[in-house]
Amino acid sequence: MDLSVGESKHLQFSIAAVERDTGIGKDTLRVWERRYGFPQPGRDSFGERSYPLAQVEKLRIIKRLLDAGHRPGQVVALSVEQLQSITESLLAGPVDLSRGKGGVGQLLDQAMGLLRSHDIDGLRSHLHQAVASLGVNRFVVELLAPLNAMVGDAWMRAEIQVFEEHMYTECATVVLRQAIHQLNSNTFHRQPRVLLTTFPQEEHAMGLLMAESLLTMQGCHCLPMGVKTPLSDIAKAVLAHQPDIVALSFSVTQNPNHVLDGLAELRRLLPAQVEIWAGGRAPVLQRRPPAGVTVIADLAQIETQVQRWRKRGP
Amino acid sequence: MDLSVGESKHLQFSIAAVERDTGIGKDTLRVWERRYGFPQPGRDSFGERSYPLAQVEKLRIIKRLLDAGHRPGQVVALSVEQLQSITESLLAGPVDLSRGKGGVGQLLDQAMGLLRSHDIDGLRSHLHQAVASLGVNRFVVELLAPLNAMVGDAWMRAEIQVFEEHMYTECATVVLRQAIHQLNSNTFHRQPRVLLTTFPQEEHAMGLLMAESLLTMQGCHCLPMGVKTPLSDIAKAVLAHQPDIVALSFSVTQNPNHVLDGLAELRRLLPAQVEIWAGGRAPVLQRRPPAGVTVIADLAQIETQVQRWRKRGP
DNA sequence: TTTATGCTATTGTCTATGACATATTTGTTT
DNA sequence: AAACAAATATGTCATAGACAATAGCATAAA
Repeated sequence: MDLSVGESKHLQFSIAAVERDTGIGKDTLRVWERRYGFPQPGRDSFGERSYPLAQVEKLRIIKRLLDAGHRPGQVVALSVEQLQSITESLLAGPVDLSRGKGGVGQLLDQAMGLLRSHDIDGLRSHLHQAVASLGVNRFVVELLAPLNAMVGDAWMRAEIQVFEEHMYTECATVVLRQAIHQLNSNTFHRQPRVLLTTFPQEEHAMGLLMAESLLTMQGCHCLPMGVKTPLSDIAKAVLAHQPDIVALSFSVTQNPNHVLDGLAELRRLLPAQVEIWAGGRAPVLQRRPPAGVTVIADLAQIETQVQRWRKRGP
Repeated sequence: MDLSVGESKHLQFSIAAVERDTGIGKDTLRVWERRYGFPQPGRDSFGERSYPLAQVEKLRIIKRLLDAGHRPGQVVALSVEQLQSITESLLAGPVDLSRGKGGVGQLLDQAMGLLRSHDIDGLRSHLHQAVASLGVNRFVVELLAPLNAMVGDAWMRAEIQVFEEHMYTECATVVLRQAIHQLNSNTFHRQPRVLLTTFPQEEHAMGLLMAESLLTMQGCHCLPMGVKTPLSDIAKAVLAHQPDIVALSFSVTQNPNHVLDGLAELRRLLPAQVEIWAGGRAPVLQRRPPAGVTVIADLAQIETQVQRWRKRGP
């Protein structure tokens, strides 16, 4: 019957489902309820918490604000209207940096339009064309990354369907992998060697692919390992393949403590001469950069960092 | 000073670190300790569990056996030696089914050899060459599918490391996606339209990609959606994209009841004229084929089924 | 022999409340 | 202002009990 773990037909969510959808841990959800009076889930026939969709959506808004630097005590107890007004004020701040840069803003809007109208084939050829006209570098930095952000935001606000997000991801993946493949024609004796992967909790492969494309552009030798690699296996892979750099990607939803703990532990596991690069949209990386780890705040920084590594010498 | 949550200097792990490294939840770790007497972590100065490295490694062995179908009560309390002897006994079982088919057996062995010697670049070009010489169809059916099975088995028996499996998957994905891309050059007005995805529990994307390549070969119009799509979103996607067929892939590890219930539920959600095709290595599909669902027992059957659909007419 | 049905044991996850280390803010004193 | 101390805020861990879902097994029916 009800197999989609946690979510019943009437849009009620179990605590585990809420943890998955919002990235907020079970313990935290319970303690917020105790301390701030929100969320206030109902109970199902077994006495277990049952979160209505509205509360899950509110939790998603709250999560966004927390990622932006707000503290739980300030925002968890607020009403949806108050939360939205705070969100608005955030949106007013950082200006849309996509417009005005050549015609890329237009390409972005076209892509979003194609996605919204479910024209996946159109979107794919649109993106293919964009790679051809912009080149891989500008395509990734100016078009794909902002587009990802837009789609991610739209998903957080439940403005787009899950299946639309899935199809977008698949589509962008196809185009990006194709671009990487074409760059890879003369792969001989390239430096530095970069091992790419994510931590076990991280499912998003897109950031990794974008990094791979830019690194390959810069003449690096990439060793992609896909997502969700246990730390000890990252260490074993480093032993086997002797990369100069281990590059990790983190999405917004990642638990800050897990990110920092994981990076600290990995730093301990790896030889000192192997650099660790951490990139992605996880806010904690900027706020509290961990020791012994190079934080890549921005995709464009990859170029700079590779040049730094080359100057430093192997 | 740097006692930060995670691993201390003497290779001791916090419960959160163990959860991250083994994939076993905190609650489960505590309840195993209570019920089976293992693991038996020490306590740090704050009274919190502190797992020595040896126990974490034993937990990894246990996790592998659980994935292979053993039950916690049978294995959690055993000694490392006993666990290893069970792992050995897994090794004795299944016979190599790869040999004897033309020269493909040799290609298989070469691929496994390259993987074992960590020559990922060599493996990639080996596979690329195989696509070129065998053609996509034979490459997938005779080489990639058996190779997947071999790697999966080797992983079950702990003959290869997790990171090797990750690198293999990434490598095979690259080659396969490239092959699909080249097939896709003239994608116009193709029939039938096939939507490809998996259920929410299913993470493996490889089966889906193999199916996509064969379907594309047959002249189908593929709408790939990646993995882990909730049932309701599959239904929404069908509404939006009007495919003739929904193709789903299931790996061995899937819970049989979830598979059957999910297929029944999906059948209810979709219009009758939309066919549901279920393929993959999940044994329950052969044993109890669900009503209203076309079971693809074998990759080679895809060709037959497409021909049947075409004859039946849209 | 094989296939359904019901019983029992197993197993993961949920509940509740309390404690406390760490991070952040606030207040006070140079 | 800047620096330090005190006070809050916050996430995570602990204990122990409950129970739904799953799997294994025995029994009955085809």
